[in-house]
Amino acid sequence: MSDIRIYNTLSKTKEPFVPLRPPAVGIYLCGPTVYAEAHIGHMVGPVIFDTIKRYLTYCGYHVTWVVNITDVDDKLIAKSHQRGVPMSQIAVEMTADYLANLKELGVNQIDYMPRATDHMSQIISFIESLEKRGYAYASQGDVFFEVAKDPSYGELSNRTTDQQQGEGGEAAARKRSPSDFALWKSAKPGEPAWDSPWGRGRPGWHIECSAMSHHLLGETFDIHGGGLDLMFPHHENERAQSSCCHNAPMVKYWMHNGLMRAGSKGKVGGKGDRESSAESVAELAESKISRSKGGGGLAELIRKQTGERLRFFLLRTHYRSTIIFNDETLSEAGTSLEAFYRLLARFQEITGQSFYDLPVPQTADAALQRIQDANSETLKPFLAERERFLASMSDDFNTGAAISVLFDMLRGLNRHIDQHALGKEAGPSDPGLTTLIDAVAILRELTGILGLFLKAPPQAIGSDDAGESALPHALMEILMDLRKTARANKDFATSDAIRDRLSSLGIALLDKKDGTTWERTK
RNA sequence: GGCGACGUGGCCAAGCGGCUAAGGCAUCGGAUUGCAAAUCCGACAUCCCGGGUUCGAAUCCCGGCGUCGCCUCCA
Repeated sequence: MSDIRIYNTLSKTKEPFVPLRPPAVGIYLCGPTVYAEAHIGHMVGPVIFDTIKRYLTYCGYHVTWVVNITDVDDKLIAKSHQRGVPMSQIAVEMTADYLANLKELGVNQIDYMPRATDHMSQIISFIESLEKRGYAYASQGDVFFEVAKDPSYGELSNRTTDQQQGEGGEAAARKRSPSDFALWKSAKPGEPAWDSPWGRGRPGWHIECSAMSHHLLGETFDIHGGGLDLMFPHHENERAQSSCCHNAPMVKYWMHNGLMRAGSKGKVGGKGDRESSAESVAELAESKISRSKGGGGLAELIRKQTGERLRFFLLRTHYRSTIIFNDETLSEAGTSLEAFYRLLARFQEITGQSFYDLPVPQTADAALQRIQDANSETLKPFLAERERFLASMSDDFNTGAAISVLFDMLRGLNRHIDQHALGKEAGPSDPGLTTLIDAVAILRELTGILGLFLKAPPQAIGSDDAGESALPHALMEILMDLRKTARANKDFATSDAIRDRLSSLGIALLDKKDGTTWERTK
């Protein structure tokens, strides 16, 4: 279980995962600057790292996962002036939005979410330390990091300083070199500011991550993650600040997730964007266009799709790949999820036990104990699938490959139920039943690693819809009774009419061996 | 212009030099069903193009074409 390999952006290769201080593992993920509502693209990192933490924990590691909240920044200040409300109020609102979205997507593994404004003293002393060591210089109230002093600058993003334009504008005049970047910015009138040795001001963009990761995870920690777009300048600058301040590497493994893209995949021959793609998803607020318009929409998307659907959608693709986001790929993810919900309902029908009440093994060791007690012969195919799943996860957290194994298990379980004709009347002595229960326990174990099916979805498939008032149920009983009589009399015209008319109301009737059930389809 | 990623069946997507190129969606057969739905069985790609390396390449190298990203707002 320990042969995990991770793709390290710094070395551009997959490396064996060997933590610095096992079993402890420290992970820092760059969180949002809370100046606007989150969009679906912001969830890629949190979902994959939530899954990574679950898997590392499963493998026996003790993970500390930090996601920062940057709540002081130029964009926040601009927004504050624009709306005429304090910056802190915007930050509080947008942080709440972010947290609510994380919760919906099942991201609940985060240990610390430090805010930049709560760590001013750490930030200031970090800058002081850099200044003392000769890596930073003050200039008219600002403090800059002197890039030329760091020989390894540019190694992460693979670029040389002379390629860079540097931040232009009025700050350029106070810098020794265009590629130097601000650690501290002096306050202009009307801007939020904190006292510092250099006068009142606020931190530059990158320093909060260096200061807070140091504060919570130490000088060198295991994994630093973020979107590919943060590699430069953000991560390059963080790395420079931290390694120069501590004279030690900041991070052992740099991980960068791919970005999300609207529309369809580009195709040879130039017919990349099919008519429907680009526009139909513009409203979904993951493109730059809609972002600049300030269109939120993740909360609404969650309402339409459910958080689990989105989580599954994100996990279908390997984290380093570009995720193609459009109506089609999204609904496709939903369609395939339904098959799992049906299987889980089937399981409950047969065993009388809810899948969601089954224990989720927190570690591989705990799971193995259970498996050793089970009948290994009939369980063999499922155990082989379990191995394939874990091998995929260990290979740079290949959730896409792992999910494909889940589909194989899905088919295997349905086949098993069909072949053994397992139904409500299956007795506890039925040999097929014990295998089913053991195999489903494995499914529980594996889906738990991905953070899927942890609790029953809001609208459970099946007729026992929680929260449904009594009257619709009673009415449905009447209709189904009438239809039952019609079918018994071979009056299929009537029975089909009932089904068709209900169908147009969004209610599906499903005839099964031991009776008819109904469910809402929209 | 500089740096980088990618191009696998109708769509999405694994694959990281060697079993019959995973899996999902869609489609088409079959089983089941009064008919459907669900479920199961089966069918469906030689991997953008052209060279090269190799006994052997979707996988490595070179050259095209195409798509996308970064180059101080970006997850």
